[in-house]
Amino acid sequence: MSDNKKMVEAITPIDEDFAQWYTDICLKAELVDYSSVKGFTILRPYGQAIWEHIQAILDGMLKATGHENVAMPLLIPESLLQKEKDHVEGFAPEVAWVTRGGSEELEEPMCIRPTSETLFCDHFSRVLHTWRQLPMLYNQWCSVVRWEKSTRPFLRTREFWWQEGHTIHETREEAEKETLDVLETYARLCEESLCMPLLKGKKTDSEKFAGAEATYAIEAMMHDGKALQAGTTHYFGDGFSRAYDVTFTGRSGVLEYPFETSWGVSTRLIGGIIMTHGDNEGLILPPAVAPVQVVVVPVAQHKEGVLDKAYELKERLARFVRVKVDESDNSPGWKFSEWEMRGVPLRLEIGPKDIEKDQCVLVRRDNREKTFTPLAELEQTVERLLAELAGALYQKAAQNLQDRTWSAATMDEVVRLAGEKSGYIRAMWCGDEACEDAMKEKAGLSSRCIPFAQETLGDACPVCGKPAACMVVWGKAY
RNA sequence: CCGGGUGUAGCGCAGUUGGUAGCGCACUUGACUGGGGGUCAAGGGGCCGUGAGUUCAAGUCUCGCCACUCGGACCA
Repeated sequence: MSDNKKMVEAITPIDEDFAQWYTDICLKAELVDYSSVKGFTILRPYGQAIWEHIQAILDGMLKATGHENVAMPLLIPESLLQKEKDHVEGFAPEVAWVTRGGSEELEEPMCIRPTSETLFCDHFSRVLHTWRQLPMLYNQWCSVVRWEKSTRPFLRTREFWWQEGHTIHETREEAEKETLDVLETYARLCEESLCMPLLKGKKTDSEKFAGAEATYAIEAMMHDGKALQAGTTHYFGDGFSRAYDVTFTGRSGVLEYPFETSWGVSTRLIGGIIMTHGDNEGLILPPAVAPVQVVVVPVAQHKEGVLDKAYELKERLARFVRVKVDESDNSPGWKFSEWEMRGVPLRLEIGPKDIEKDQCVLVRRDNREKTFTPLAELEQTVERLLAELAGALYQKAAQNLQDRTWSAATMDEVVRLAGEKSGYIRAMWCGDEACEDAMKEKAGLSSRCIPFAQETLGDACPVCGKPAACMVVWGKAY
């Protein structure tokens, strides 16, 4: 069992050290590499491929709902950044600056975009003239830089890849609807394609995006009970429009300010996939975003006919799934472990014995269940097993979310639960920021969101005893 | 930013009172193998994170810096 060779490659057990387990997967599944600058990671081909599948799915959804892609500049002049007061205050502490071009000092420092609201507003102010141009539904795929103090692959890096949508609308109602519609799009992406169950809701004022009137979020539950903010959408009202002087002539001939939204999801989703589905063997990828959905492992591949058969099956499967034959010189056992670590959802084993019986072996990554499949039924079986695996991933994660959600009516209960358990604690809240701070101080919890699905757990805020305004889900977050 | 830990071959590590670097895996070549991380043989690979200092002599001692990592603070 545990000779040295195996230990060298082994991943830290998930229950022994979750953080280390996470880092091991990022590196050993070859998703990322570190660069020589703190917090700047390299997406290796396998990690990038996962991201590209996420991109393709979401990009399709956004285009189907009328959004158009654009590309904005990387640099923001200091004066432009500073026009919206809350926004600058929020982002100033973590922006990186460019002060020199070649050998010359710049007249005005430029920051590397931490997000692009200011650039979009500046652009909108020049191109928008009439209500007939509205809405403008823009999106861009890019990377941004935020000078974070502590960094971890995918979860918090100084540069990260994302999409940021920026839209302007004629009316308040339309913009508010957009904010909620996109949140729903994000939820579909996570639930349907990433098999990741979610909590949907509104952020409290203190957790709101800098400059927003309202922020909505999808919160995912990781295997260790911590929350991961998987995506956010923001409603800006006309605050940014006024700050950046974005105007249009309305239907009645009067100059008006458009209502604005922005929203984003990032490569952080990959961190979410790892921590939602992974196990001691490594990564488990949801089929929709797996770069390889079925890996064919030939057994006794040097024997007559084995490789030919492997490629024949590959050709059949390639019509509807991403499939790869591993004909490297490693032993079958080595290949099994390797592709399991990389999270390939389905493995197909084909050897002389199978060929004789006109069958193959299909093995699911999540439960290692073997299915001996007549080759005549290959396509249907693969399709069925992939669908079953996706369903099982979602179910397992949903169970974890349910098992790790508790309700509390008093502060004593909150503190006790926060000390004993790791997960979400549902409790009523009066709406006071002071009580939110107290939650942080006494129980180490932050508000994750005010869920859309509200329940009444009592009529008083457990912190101050004043009448409750809503139910909040509290937790520890990544 | 604060505190703990770590930087020696691609990875995991050893390196004594300071004396000029080693092991396992991986890699290359060949053979035998093959249904859960195979066997044998022969090879290649080092700015000891980085910069100063002490010393006849530094992987080893001192100081600074950088990076990784764990925890906290801060923060999308």
